[in-house]
Amino acid sequence: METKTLVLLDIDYVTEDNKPVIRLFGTFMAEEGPKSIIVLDRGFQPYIYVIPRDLERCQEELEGFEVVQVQSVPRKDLGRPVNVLKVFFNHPQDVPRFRDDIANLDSVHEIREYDLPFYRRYLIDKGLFPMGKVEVKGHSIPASEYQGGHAENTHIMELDGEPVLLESDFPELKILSFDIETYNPKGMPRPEEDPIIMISLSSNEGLRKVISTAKCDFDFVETVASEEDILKEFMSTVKEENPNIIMGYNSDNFDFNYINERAKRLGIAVDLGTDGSSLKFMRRGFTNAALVKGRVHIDLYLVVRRYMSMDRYTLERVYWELFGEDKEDIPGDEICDYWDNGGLQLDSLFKYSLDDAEAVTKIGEKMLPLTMELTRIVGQPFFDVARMATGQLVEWYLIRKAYEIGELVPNKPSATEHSNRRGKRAAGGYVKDPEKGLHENIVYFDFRSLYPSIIISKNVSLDTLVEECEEGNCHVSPEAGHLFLKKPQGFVPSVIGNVLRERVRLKTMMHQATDEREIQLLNVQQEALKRLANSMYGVYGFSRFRWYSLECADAITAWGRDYIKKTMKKAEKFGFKPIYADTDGFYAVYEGIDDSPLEPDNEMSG
DNA sequence: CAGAAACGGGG
DNA sequence: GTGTACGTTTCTG
Repeated sequence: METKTLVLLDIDYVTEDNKPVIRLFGTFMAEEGPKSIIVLDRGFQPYIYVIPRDLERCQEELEGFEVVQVQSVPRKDLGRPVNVLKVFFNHPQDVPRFRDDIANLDSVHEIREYDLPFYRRYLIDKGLFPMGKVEVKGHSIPASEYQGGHAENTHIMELDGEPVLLESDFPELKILSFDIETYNPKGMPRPEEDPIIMISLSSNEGLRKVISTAKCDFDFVETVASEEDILKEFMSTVKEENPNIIMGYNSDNFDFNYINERAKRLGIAVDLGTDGSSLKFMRRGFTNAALVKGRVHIDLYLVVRRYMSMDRYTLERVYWELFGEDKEDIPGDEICDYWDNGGLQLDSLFKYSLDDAEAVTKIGEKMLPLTMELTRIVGQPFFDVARMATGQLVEWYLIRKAYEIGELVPNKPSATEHSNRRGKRAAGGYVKDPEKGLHENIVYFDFRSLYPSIIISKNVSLDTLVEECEEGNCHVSPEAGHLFLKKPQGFVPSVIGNVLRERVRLKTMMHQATDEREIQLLNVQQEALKRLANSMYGVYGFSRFRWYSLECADAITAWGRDYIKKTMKKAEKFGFKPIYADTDGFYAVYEGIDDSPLEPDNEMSG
């Protein structure tokens, strides 16, 4: 028996003997330095919830299915206590096999939580948070006995008992960025014809390296004999450096895909992970995400696009936006000329390639803390969080919170339900057409943070929405007059309330802190909570969401319109003439009033 | 004008 | 893989 404390980087499951095996990927401090670890847990079973019409008959009818176990458990459905059946299966893939037939049984009213990916269910049920510290007890397995010995530098252990989440600071992780260049004289690179001519690497621990078949005097250039050797040297460098995070720019769809295609042609495996497996691709809609097992592959392009608002997202533009410096750029269609011409041009191509990899490291160091913090709050893998829309973040946060209080998660809308929802949209925010002209002394009133406040103060939630209500017991929304019970506090209002309170707590700590690093850390944490709170009002309005409610969405925007109009009136009394308003804020010009002591501010927030 | 198709980033 | 993006711009009939 041994105990290890690891930073949980990622999680997946594999199948052994028809049984699922959860794998926790992490890094821990060994005597010789940081080391990768894989922890196996064979003790977790997939399950769904069945809401019966007739509990006893339902239990009987379920015996006709390959279910392992059925438990009757108390849960809540929109706050109302219900007894439901927790139905266990042998394998996660049994769930899609049997769920429709189970849902169609006469004795079954509804099934729930039948589409939560197995590894996500595990994280929620075990109370584990990726990018957090986890203590595990178990026994180690010789690396030579795992995956045919291909995971030789990784510590493998099998879990005995439960993993325990420990309080922890932000983990310090090793980050490696890479970038490839190709020889493509005829338009965009095609992997069936155009070879990889260099791969650049950069790390947050100072690695600077370009692997190429061309010779060069720069000390950062390593010359190898063939394209195959470029790929092999790339793989061995990654394994040697053993980064926890591997980053690229548009690497989900370009770099990794290209490396994979070229390697296939050359007949070699792309082995970059910690478990001896080759590069995998996950379908995410119409596009792919590249997976390196045991490390977290982050495509920085996706992260940047989520958190920065720009009209274009080229690496050069993003770099300029963040650091205010130009980055040398070689146009894509000229790279082959620089390569062919050699000499000084080849030198600058090497520099440009390394520059790109280093820019990715620099941008990543700036952008990743926020995503990492969101990971630690939402509790889903860093890999997933870095690719999630904010709406999904909120949804997975709510799913975890629902589990914590024993509330059943609403189902995802079916295709027909979804198109129905899309048909009728809640009225949007208030819009006042802008007044023509060039205005000075402009004041902006920001209302975005008001939406979460409306949800809390008016208790806007699916579980508090009622058809009728005694005088004084309900909040009544403007216009449509939707009714929300004042008590008890609804699920979503309580979650948002906690987020906002936690943010206030962090901000207070931030203002009291003196250590510069601690202040920065607290700032990232409170920013992450602000982001989460501000995207939470959307849960009711987005047609794909489990917590969608036209009534709630309509009530929030109605109260919002009410507030913005009242505030504009009030602002006018103080000499601010509104010139333009849209949904979550309005612009006003300070015109002044006689004998007013007020001076215009450049910004005021709601 | 509405609905379909393309586009983004990458070389 | 307990799965199938997304929001916006441009094209086409």
